[in-house]
Amino acid sequence: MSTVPSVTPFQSRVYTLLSTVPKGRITTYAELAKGLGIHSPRAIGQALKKNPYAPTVPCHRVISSDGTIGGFMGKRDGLEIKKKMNLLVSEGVVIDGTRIRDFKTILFTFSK
DNA sequence: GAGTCATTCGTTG
DNA sequence: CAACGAATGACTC
Repeated sequence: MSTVPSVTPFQSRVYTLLSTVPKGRITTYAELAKGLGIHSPRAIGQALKKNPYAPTVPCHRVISSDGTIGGFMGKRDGLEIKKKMNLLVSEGVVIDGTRIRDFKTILFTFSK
């Protein structure tokens, strides 16, 4: 926190929008991208991947449009996503295996 | 249900 | 200025 990570304008934007997601609720990359006005959900992932404010930025509240936690493309962090889903459950989100249960019900959109 | 393909965006040197 | 990489999305069989 005291440090000054290289936070780009876009990152700040994603973190700010993601910050608008209330606890116990989740959002998808597509929704975040849409809320930012872009057509590339990957851009969100890149910004979240850097996540200089990991605990401050609930990147774990961002899931795939399929309702899956998502995680990374590789397979070297299976434990990481597991930790995220555990945190989501702790927030009141119900997860069924590697998938969110009724994620559509708790899905938070940035619809204006 | 599963696998594959395509596009775009941002970052950094 | 250019190139690379990326936590996806969507489509089709």
